[in-house]
Amino acid sequence: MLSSILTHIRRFVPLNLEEEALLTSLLEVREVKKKEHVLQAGEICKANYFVVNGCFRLYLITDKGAEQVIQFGVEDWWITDYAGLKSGKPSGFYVQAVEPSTVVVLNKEAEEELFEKIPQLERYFRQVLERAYSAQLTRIHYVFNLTGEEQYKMMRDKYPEFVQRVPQYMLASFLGITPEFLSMLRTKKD
Amino acid sequence: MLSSILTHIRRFVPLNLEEEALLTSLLEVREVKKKEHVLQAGEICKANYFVVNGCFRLYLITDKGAEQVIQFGVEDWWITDYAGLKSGKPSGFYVQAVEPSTVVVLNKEAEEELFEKIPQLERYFRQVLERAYSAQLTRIHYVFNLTGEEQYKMMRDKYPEFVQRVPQYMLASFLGITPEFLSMLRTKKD
DNA sequence: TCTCTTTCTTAAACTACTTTAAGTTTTTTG
DNA sequence: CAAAAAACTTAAAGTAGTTTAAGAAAGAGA
Repeated sequence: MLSSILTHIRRFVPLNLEEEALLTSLLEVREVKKKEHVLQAGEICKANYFVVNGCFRLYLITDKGAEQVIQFGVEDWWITDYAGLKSGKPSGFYVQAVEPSTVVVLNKEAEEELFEKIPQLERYFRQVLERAYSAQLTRIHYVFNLTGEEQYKMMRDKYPEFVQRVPQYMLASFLGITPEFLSMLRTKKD
Repeated sequence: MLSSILTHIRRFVPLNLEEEALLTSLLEVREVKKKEHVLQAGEICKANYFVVNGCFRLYLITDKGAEQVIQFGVEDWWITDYAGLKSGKPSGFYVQAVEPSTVVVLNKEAEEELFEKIPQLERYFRQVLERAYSAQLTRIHYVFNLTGEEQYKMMRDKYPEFVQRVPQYMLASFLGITPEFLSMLRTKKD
């Protein structure tokens, strides 16, 4: 189960046998049921989660009481509340399995120990975060310059399996539109 | 001029004298005139820029020919096209000084050498990027759940100097609204 | 200090999307 | 497999914003 994360790390930085052994000893594999949370708002975020298989969503409850999906995480993605993990303050986010999933749990203390003993891991996460940050800037661009319809079509054309994979109301929330409007877009032919 | 960047790095990781000397030798200070670009769309992005003083914007030209401001960078912020810097492909972004500014230029080759010789710098950038990524997720939340008016008011209350600092049409673009609508919001009393 | 360019304002007509409310279908669970 | 819960659909009325177009004010270079 840990092979998928080791493969992912090796795509960015080399690991020797000793390092792999240390990683293996400090990482924890966890099965998460559909709708189960690995983080709830109000809790202290204690880990970063690498999705081995399945799908997660990071969301929050708005002032008006609605769920807002901020990010999805599928295979080979890290998902957590980075700000909360750093600050140690109660999180404002929920991280929930959208499907039955398997994750690798990287606890905060394990992370610190690993960063000390395997400096290359800092490099790995730096690169992962560069990608994640860039992707968010691109997303901001789409949010501002594409209509809901254009964004949905792009999503559907680029990630056809994903659009089928998550409930429509979560996809609508992620795209910043109402489920009613997304429903209308779906039935409408191009 | 380099003291501001050294101070910033020290807020995250310790640096010894040798490391500071190496940094000083590989970093370059550059004065940038108002409206001057340090990166233009179509060019290969070759550096990351640390704003010592002044203000920059990262923007792109949309399909419809309009400027879309994606990000601002003020004192103590890094600004660049991270995806382009990594890929080596022509960038889709412009990075331009909004005011006469001073930046520290961290060239790609210098960066590689520094990461090799000062592994702590990977740690520094990892933390900087964690913050930047978190900030973008929070921004997505605001974009979806606050009206243009609410976003403008929040910006004005939280960063009153900044709202005065940049041209209104750039702020409007950053907030995802038209300059006409922002103008209307501004004149309107609460 | 004058002229040119850039930035900001005003307002009316328009549109992409929301809200509300009700009904239908699909999925989950005991 | 039945009942309940969750997810999706439809449609009408409403609204937060855009678009267009024109003019006014502010800033910058010569």
